[in-house]
Amino acid sequence: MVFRASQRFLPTLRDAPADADAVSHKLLVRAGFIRQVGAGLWTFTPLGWRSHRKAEQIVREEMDAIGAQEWLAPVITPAELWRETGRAGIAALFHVRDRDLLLALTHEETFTFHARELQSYRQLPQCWYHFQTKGRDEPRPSGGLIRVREFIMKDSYSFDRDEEGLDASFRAHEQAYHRIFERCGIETYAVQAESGVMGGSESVDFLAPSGAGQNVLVTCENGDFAADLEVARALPRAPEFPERLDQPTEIATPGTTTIEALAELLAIDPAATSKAMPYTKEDGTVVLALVRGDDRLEEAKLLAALGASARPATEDEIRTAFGADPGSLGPVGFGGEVIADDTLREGQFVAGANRTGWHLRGVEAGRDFEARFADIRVPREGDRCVKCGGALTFRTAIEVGHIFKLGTRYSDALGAMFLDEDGREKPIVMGSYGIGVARIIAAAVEQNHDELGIRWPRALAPYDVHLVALAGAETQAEEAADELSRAGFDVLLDDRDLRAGEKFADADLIGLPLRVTVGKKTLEDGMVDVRNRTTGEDRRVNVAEVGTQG
RNA sequence: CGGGACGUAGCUCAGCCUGGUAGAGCGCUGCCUUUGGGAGGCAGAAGCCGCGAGUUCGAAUCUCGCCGUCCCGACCA
Repeated sequence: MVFRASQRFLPTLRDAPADADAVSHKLLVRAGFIRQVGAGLWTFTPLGWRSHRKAEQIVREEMDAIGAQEWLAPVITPAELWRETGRAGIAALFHVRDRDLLLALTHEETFTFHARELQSYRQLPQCWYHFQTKGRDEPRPSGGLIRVREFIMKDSYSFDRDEEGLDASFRAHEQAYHRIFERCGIETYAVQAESGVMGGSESVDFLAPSGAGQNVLVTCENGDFAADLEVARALPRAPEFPERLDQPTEIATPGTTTIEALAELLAIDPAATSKAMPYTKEDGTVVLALVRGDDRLEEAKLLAALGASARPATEDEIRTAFGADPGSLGPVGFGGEVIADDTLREGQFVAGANRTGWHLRGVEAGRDFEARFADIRVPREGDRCVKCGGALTFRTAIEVGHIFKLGTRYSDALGAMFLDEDGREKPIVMGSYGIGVARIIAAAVEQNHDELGIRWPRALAPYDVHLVALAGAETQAEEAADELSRAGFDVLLDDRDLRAGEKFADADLIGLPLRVTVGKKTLEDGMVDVRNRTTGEDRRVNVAEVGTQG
């Protein structure tokens, strides 16, 4: 079809909104794809909605291809369902004020509710999905479309007889997701996701590296490792240890409470020190997390290692448990459990003496204290790959998809049972799989733009061709637009009464893959000028050949 | 929820310190000129200065409260 710019709403802006930070935020607003209504609340303009629908359709096709069936479930949900699964207390839930209803932030409850109609193993497996608005009261929306309070998600739910079936459903989704993101033209990495305190079940995140985002993606230069920073393992450099001591030796370090100050005072490598971080578990017991002095503790890893919820201990709790102030704490003589990072297995480190103003030199795990070892540090720049020793790269990334093995958590809670072949009633084994459609749009822009504007991947561009009609060539431009339309292209015909420069600038900003210019220069030979937005390549061709460009 | 910043025309901002009743650029409307990279001229329209109290003869400006938005942190099913 041909779409006339003169009759469309194309609100391009010269300036980016002052509060925009992320590139995708700036460009999507400037190019007229989205407008903000409130914090984390966005309207898609006709232009933006076309791109959104393109992404949606790709997701739909790939879901259908693995046998998933499209539904539509309501946004408003009885709160009762959420009480049954124990999720009614989630802080991000929006509640309806005068009714016992809430806005779904995902649809496990609803689809499990429907799965109660599945009664026999003969009806399994099933895979259901829908595109539906999710409401999440994010504490801090940010980055345009990256972190919002309302968004359309494709969420699907698989229902299987057993773990093997779930695994097959999970792998099918994993493959479908790779195809989806590839078709959308965005680079993504499937990484092991944080399993959290709930633990156990497998969970994979799809991260799209970009200039903005909530996640940090760690990848190896040799391509054999990719992980979310929160769960990534990495090898730090080896410390330069001082001379070995036969036993820990106390040394006065008055007023020295930071690792930097300690390392300077003792003239040693900060990596040859240890840092003690006391945590209090829910039952009130204090445990000691121990990492190397130059490292940071990854709380999520610590909690996973503890298998329990915990919080940093208060100063009072610390004094009671250690008899010393924070800054002089260490594992030697501590009566509780010590969880030490793997980097502390070998070597002698300086540690707090549990006596305010004193440290111990030559502290050695196993000899001077007992500890449970685990990976509880945050990897950082300069670390090496655990698989091959290659250099690691750290990039911020957008989480565009997330797939979970749920098991029977929801089917148990809501009573979604089936009768198996052996005549026994069993809970349905479930998985859930989400894609944030608008995040695909944001990631595509983050990964495909230049200083002039967006460079849409072909599959997500709102139109195929931006046809710039210059003064004096209006008729020829119309003819060219019609011909391209007959050839199957969606053509944005810029027939506005503007100067050439403004039209070109808008074309660059909106970023359709091909720009066709018809003007006086092209009148004589009946050809048109074609520029590929991605490569910048210019060509003069017959209209019929436009489709072969780029 | 803690820390910080900002709310003045459609957009980007100045004015606020030192109170005297509102400005610029871009955009918008009309006319002229121009016409392959946001050109120029002339004439215009457009603001509950976030909201509410207070101080004052007088508040965009000072004080207090509230609301909104953004950034850092906490949180992230």
